[in-house]
Amino acid sequence: MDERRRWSMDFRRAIAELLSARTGLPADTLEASVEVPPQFELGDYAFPCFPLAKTLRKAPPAIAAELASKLAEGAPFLDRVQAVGGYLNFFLDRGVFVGTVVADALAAGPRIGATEEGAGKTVIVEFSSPNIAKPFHIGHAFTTILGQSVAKLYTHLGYPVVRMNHLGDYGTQFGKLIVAYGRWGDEAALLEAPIRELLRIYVKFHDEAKADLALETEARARFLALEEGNAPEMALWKRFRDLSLLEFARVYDRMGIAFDNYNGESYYSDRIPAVVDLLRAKGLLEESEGAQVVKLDEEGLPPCIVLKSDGATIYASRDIASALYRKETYGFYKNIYVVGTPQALHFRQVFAVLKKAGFAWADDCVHVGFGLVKFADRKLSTRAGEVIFLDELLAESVAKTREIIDRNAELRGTDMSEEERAEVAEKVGIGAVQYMFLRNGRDRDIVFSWEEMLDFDGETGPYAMYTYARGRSVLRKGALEGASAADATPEDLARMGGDDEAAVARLLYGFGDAVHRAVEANEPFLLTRQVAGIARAFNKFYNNESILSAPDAGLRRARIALTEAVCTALKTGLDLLGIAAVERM
RNA sequence: GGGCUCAUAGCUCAGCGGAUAGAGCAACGGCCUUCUAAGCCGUGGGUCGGGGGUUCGAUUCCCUCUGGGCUCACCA
Repeated sequence: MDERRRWSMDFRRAIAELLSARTGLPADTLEASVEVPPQFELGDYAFPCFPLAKTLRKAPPAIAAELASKLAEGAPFLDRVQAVGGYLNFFLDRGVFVGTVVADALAAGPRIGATEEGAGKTVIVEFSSPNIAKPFHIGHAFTTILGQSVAKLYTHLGYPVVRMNHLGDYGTQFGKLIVAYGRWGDEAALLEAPIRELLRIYVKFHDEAKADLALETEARARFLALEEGNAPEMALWKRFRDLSLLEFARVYDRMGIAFDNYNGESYYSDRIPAVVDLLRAKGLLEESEGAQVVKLDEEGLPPCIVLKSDGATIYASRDIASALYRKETYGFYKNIYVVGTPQALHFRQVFAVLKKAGFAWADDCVHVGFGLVKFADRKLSTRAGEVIFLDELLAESVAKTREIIDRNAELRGTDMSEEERAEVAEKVGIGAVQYMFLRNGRDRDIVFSWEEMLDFDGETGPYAMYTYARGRSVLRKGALEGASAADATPEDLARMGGDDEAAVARLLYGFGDAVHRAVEANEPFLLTRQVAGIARAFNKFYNNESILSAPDAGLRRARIALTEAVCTALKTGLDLLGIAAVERM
């Protein structure tokens, strides 16, 4: 617990220790029940006395009143303690609180909320994992954006992170592509737009195969040849793979994503015989309906197929092989799979097989699922052509952003160059999309609508980015007059006693906690909400109070420091979500 | 049928067993000669799906019912 807010003072702990000294109860238990009241008017922290009623044989309000009088002159960081009903409400000294938080936030800088608790504990995050030769559509956006944020969050807490892109680069589909390319492939088109061309011939293959059954047979033969390492098939497969990766790289670059490892399914295929031997040696493998399976009745799960009845491998066997590989290679502390919830059962089976095979670390494997991206009335369907490519979505978002930038530039008479406008539009447009995927709990389905996706009002990516840019603008102006956040003395900072300043400080203070909760639940949206809260509180403060024209020099220095702290928190928060911030917009 | 998951404002969603259930969008009404109006302020809007139970206290935990979604052997 001490680790949690190491970047700043732990007021909750301090209150728990105060209570502990007066009641004789252990501070740890008390700390767990110290809560934050629903309204600020009720105080910064509260301690419900109801649970004490039984042991003390007194009414909760009486206990609260008694404790309040005892704690009245407790500590310098407290302004007052009030009994309200059965609650004991603690009001922190505004000056001490705001001053401490701002000073600590400035000292932490980009490492606000960061710790080293993960040092030496390698975390693997598998995410994105698109299929080679298939378009990168918005369904892949979810795992890509979510996974990136999860990886960054762990990194912030000191965990060494390995980002793995488990490419879908294996299977009979490649036999089909090889056949199709031989018959209808267009070299020039392939170079021009690889995935479009590969998709075209893939669709063509399926059309033709309806009339010509020999095509399927040939495809299987070609895939077999590929598996056996036949040179022509291998060369073609590698080419398709390389070209696809090149195209994916464009999207990854735009979103600032890089992987440590692109080992796809194909990489693990030759490790499967060893897996089969292992499972057989442990007596787990049995034949069922011609296939080799591991029964999981005791676990309450359906059997896991390891080898198909024709002896071929299947995704479960490849995932088992890859898990073993990861443990051997990285000795992971945690192995995270950012894959859609429809595959929840599959992962439960894979983990159960590993556990059954005697690998205790199976418990360190986690499936981080997420909902479907769909239209209001129907599912996304590649076959029906009812998909939205991520490229297309990003382009729309960037274009809309550019319009707003141009309009504002004219309105405000700013001097943004063509180059800067393009760069800002790119970052804001992409950030808007990324934010949409990290706004709510990941289990929820996302109903796609252009209208909502391109709405930049209210709690959105652009809102957070705008707030940052606004703060930076103030700081730039201050700097021109020679002012900087470092000028503020502790006495200056302690003078920020206003409601709006305190509200901002409270949200800043919760930053580290939000990062922790996000990591514990593998839920970046918990940080998204904190970032949004900080932005909202700062905008309110910004509208109500003047920063550069504060009533006096000391308060001005303090407010500049507060603004700097907010900017740092916003930039760091956005970065942990995988979103870039801009200095102007 | 089994498993998992969800049901909260017109819409999209938050709500760690606790105080008067909150945001954003949409609607309506205000605020730019002053630090970026992608902003701020205000108003209206709720049987927290239904019914039981546990508890001093349940939107939150348990059971049950209803209604969605996903999934249940050789695709991934």
